[in-house]
Amino acid sequence: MSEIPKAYKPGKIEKKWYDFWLKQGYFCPKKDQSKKPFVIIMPPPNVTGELHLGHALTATLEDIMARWHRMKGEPTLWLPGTDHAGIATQVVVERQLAKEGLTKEQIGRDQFTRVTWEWANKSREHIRRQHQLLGASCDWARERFTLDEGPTRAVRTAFVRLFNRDLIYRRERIINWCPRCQTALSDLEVEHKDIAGSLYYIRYPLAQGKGFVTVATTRPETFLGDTAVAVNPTDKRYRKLIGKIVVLPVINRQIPVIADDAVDTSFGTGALKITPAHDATDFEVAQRHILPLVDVMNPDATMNENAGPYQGLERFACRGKVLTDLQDKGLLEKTEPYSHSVGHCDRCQTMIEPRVSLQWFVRTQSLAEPAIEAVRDGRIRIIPERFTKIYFDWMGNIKDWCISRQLWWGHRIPVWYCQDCSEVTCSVDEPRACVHCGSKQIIQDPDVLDTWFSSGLWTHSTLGWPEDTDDLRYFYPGSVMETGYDILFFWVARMIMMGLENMGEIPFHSVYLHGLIRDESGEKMSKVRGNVTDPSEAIGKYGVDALRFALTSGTSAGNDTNVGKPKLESGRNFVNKLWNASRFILQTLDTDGSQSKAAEPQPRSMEDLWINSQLNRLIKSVTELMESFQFGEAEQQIYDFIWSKFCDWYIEIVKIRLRSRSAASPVPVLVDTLEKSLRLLHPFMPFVTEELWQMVKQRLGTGDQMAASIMIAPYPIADNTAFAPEAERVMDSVIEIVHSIRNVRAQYKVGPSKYVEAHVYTDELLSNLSAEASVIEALAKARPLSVRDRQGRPSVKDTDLVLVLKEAEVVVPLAGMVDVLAEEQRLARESKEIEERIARLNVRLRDSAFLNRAPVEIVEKQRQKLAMLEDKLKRLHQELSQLGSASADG
RNA sequence: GGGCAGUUGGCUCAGUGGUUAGAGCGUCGGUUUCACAUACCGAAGGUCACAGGUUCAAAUCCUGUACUGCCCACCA
Repeated sequence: MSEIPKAYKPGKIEKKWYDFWLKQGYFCPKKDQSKKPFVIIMPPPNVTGELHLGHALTATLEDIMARWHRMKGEPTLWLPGTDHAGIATQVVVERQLAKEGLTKEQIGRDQFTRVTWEWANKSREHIRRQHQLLGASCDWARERFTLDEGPTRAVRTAFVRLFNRDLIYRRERIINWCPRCQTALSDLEVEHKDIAGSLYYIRYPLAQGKGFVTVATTRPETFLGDTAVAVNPTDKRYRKLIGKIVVLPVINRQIPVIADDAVDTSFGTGALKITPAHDATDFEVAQRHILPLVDVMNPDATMNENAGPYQGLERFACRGKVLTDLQDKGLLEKTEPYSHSVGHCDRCQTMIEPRVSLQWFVRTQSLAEPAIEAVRDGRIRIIPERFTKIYFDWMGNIKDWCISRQLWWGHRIPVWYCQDCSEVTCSVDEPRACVHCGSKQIIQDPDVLDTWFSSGLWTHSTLGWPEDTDDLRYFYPGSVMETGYDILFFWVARMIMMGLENMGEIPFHSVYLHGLIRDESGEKMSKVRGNVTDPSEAIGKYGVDALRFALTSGTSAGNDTNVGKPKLESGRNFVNKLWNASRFILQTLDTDGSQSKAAEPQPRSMEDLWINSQLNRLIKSVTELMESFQFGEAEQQIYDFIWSKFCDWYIEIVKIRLRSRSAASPVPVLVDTLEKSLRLLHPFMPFVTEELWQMVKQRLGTGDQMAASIMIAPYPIADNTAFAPEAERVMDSVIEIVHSIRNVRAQYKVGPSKYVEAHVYTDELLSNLSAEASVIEALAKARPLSVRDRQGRPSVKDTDLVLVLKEAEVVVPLAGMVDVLAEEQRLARESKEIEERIARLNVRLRDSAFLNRAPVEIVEKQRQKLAMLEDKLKRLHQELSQLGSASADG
């Protein structure tokens, strides 16, 4: 009907159906105690702003799983949410303030928090809208934010429980300090980059007598905090110096030379300066030798009062000054270029300053052990499997986790310090007094928790924990945790630890890790490169279904995906192809009223049996692929079926039947195949499939027999009885014949409107191919066309082109056009190839090892192939000899 | 320093032991044919990085080499 537009226009359709689904409440699961629910807790995006393609991939993969399971009849919960993202959000808001010329200190903590809440609320709304744009079928009624009351209570409860079990402690340690953010960071939040620096050789004069010890360092400015020089006890060069005193230049502090195994004799001079307050190794050495700590820097990485004359200088300015001064005194022995790895803040890229500081830590080892066990014994499966080893490696060497942050945005640490007795009160609810002495002079710790602390509880805090809620009982543990491999340690590992700790049970059964999204040429997307694709823009241009296709088709777990214009266009084209195939079928339905209401499709003809067989093979394969998390491959196979089988062949063949009134109507099979294809595809492309499903439903007028929406219709199940090997064999032959005739047409430049004469000769398939004569005639534009047995074949003329196929010969008379010599060569080439293959098969089939060890069906297959090839070769040889005699006659 | 992954047509990638290795894009030639030019028809193009090994059978498993990318690591 002309009212269906030629091209699919996504915009309005997408909005219409999303609103419809929402209104119908399909996203909200109905608890059914007799059924096992399918549960995905969405990785909460940071409330820092827009969603990018990585988020779109997350949402798409999770939506594919959710929709598929929902269609399978499982109560499906996909719980959405957002993360306050402590440091990330604070950095963004600080930048925002800076544009107005303000700093957070100027407006104060309360005002800053208010501004950040406003930002977060706006951002949350934006994120929700974007997810909805993507078609995400999540239960918005259960949406959570990490700073919501429930999750906050979970954070405090978890903290207090760990504290009471002595799994959280406060201690002075070397931590990663970001001088820009002015907070401690965990090891994971530090990005190591190779820096082309220098190795400076500095002389420390001996306190008594002449001479000096030369130390090598990349950070000369830290010499101000040195409290010893260490050498390896086995190092003969320095044996006499152990116990001696050296003098730090400029500030003239006297420090000892000590012996410690940590020193590598082969590095630098073999003498190591010990700066306990600014280096992790040095800190350990200092602890062993009870050396004093001298912190020479302020939190902003300027030099402090301990730096003497350098006080007030920025750390790198100080380095320059130190080097000049040492040079002047002749104490800078040499400088070598030296490349080494330096930590940077992963949020603001500022160089990290290792610094001694009093912080809160989680004692991780006892939490890690059960988490390792859960994966080892298979209770939790990681996909792809290779990440299991990475997980074990990290968990096996886990370090204590620094959880306190000197930020303003986040969960306040639930600890109060007593001004009177100096004891600590740790409590879920705000305490009125010190639990130790009853003093009311208590002050809450000013710090907040690492944002990943609350994320770690996400699998159960979102379901109501620490309360014992219905949701928690029914939906915990979750089914799949789907996220990027880049946050395996940050998040997945911690969820497993915290889930086991708080719930006594694993938080999810499977972990599906997806890869990174890159641009079309494999480059990482970044604002600096200017190759960022904005999801909303892509949606506006190509439609959601096309974007989802671009993100997921033909990809697999753990592998990075390139997304760019070509992939998006390919997705859009496919949607359009499906649209037009449906458009054709709907038009057919209108004109073919007589058969349209037949509910049960009854495959009658060969092509009906064929497409039905192929469809059910597809369903079987897709089911297996989905069950093993191979979504990209499943999608690809659906694509191939719809385009290359259903559209290219079945629909084209069926058009012939539609033209002749006498033939049985193809409409029931047409509709059935379309309808099942739509259901198969729905998890991947929800919008176009719903629109088309509804259109079909409306035209059929059988609304009561179909579900109200495709998203709650059952996912197709393969019918093994539909497999039709005989029909497949015949159709393979038909396709081969049509291909070969088209090939000849193109080769001999037969115009598109011209028909060529063609004769098919076959014995075994005679009756079946005769029945398909009209199909061959129409699709190959062959007329007159005949299908006969081989006996009836007239002797070949040199004007005939003979094509020897698998189970037939096709003769195309092309008077005056055939180059006999070239034909002879072509046939000779072809028979030579076949001879080679036969030879190879013969070798194999005479090999007793193969016959004895290979499975019988494989051997049988080879025999059949050999027989087929020998038959074909025989026919080829016949043609060749006939051609030879024909040309000799001619 | 340790580990992981990748190397398949011009490009981007599928292909998890079964024998003629696939797709999309691009290229070349043809077609505006009544679902679709976001399309159709036809074609060209690959000793599956290299070298060994296991196996009746290897793009696929193992070992080594090379290159590329990523992750981890207290390389003063």
